[in-house]
Amino acid sequence: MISRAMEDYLKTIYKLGHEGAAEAVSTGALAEALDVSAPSATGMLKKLAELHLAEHNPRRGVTLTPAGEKIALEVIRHHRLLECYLKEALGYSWDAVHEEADRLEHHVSDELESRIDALLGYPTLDPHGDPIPTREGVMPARASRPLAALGPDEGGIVGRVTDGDAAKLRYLAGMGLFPGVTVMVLEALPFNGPLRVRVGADAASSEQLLGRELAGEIFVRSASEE
Amino acid sequence: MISRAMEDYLKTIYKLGHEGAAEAVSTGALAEALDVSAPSATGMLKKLAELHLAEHNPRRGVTLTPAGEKIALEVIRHHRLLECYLKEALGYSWDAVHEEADRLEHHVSDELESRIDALLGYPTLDPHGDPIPTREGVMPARASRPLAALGPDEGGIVGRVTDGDAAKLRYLAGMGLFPGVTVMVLEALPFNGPLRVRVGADAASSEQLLGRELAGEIFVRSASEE
DNA sequence: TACTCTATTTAGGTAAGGCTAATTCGCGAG
DNA sequence: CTCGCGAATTAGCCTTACCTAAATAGAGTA
Repeated sequence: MISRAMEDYLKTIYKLGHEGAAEAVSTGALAEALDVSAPSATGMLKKLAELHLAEHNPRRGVTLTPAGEKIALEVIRHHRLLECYLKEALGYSWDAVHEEADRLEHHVSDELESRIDALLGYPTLDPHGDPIPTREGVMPARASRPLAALGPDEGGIVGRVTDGDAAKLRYLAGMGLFPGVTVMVLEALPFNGPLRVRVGADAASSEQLLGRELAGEIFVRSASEE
Repeated sequence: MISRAMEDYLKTIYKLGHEGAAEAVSTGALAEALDVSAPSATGMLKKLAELHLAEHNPRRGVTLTPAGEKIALEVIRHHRLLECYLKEALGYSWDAVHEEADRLEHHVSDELESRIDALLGYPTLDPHGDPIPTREGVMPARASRPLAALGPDEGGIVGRVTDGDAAKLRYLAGMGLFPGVTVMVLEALPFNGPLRVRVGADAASSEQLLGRELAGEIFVRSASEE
């Protein structure tokens, strides 16, 4: 049986494995992300490996097997559908859906998933702009780059913002930065310096100053892709 | 901290304590209801007693303290609000809401509870006809008697049906027995024999035969109370 | 008054999932 | 080629919540 803890590990391995260029996920990064000690992570990795849900090369890192990835995507699908649902049907704000969904995602039956999915009209993006995996376990691809990687005069549409910290999300929302908004880099100071960006396209646009680190968590797709 | 298991014990102690005439709940009945062994129940009762959530008189039974009852009622409130919500907002049928709610009830935040409550218009009865405890932890009183206890020519409105077994609920629904329906006992055979009852008040009423045991799980309030 | 029956509790054990402390491995620097 | 350092693993424990088998107590019967 797949426990709640296992689901969390699988989900996190998937996420970490897809955000950097790195092949495998290190035990340390995983432990850090899950807020457990490194030995706890090692222990769970062994279990996941025994169940053929992950491949663990000691001191080298983990990768998910197809079976493990399937489960990870199911959990992520639940999470993102719940985020949509909480926002659309229950009036949650953009920045409050994450923690609620984190608790509920492990307890959603197939039946409930179907009903929510249908009621929302089969959405493909969650409120943060992240794609929702399909019921069959396929994660839709989305070409996007972190805002931090753009140069002057480059820009596009804010696709997704790495979620998890409500205060951070509120701060960004306060300066007009949320999914769907047009942004354009005006100036990017060197040595990982801050960015000056124009937020919004029309008369209501404003100029904002953004640290490089925070800008790395905002993903932008080119406007032509819209 | 209150674990999920503790919540389940408290909820079940509350329910068992309020369905018979008995004061305290026996370890055996509790273990049976929770589908655990008697020693497991004993162990948990000790823990609950240490936390001052229950009073455990060894070999005599348990009762909840006010603190324990408060938690039990919170869990029951979550359960019943969820049942309402699943039926009203997500189109679940009357007999399918119970198990879904059983899993979700432990993971509902105050925030979510409030929103669901408001969206439903602050309901006071769940789809089975059970009263929903208030946010303050008060269970609304409802004068009702088991159908099995009525004599010939007695009757009333079906208030609630002990939930838990979907097949049973469907069976009853099939003969027209669900909350809000008028019933009248035509004949009650002695020695715990079956009841002949008239289901429904108008031209569409029908006569049904009902075992005494099953009739004990159907609660009826007098029509005048409506 | 003593016996027996059954419910309950005690004793002792397992599996998950976490922790700290100690060990080991692999890699880069000298 | 060896050393040292940091990341990862092993060793050893804890807590929660369950289990089975054995002991016990309370209630009714002889």
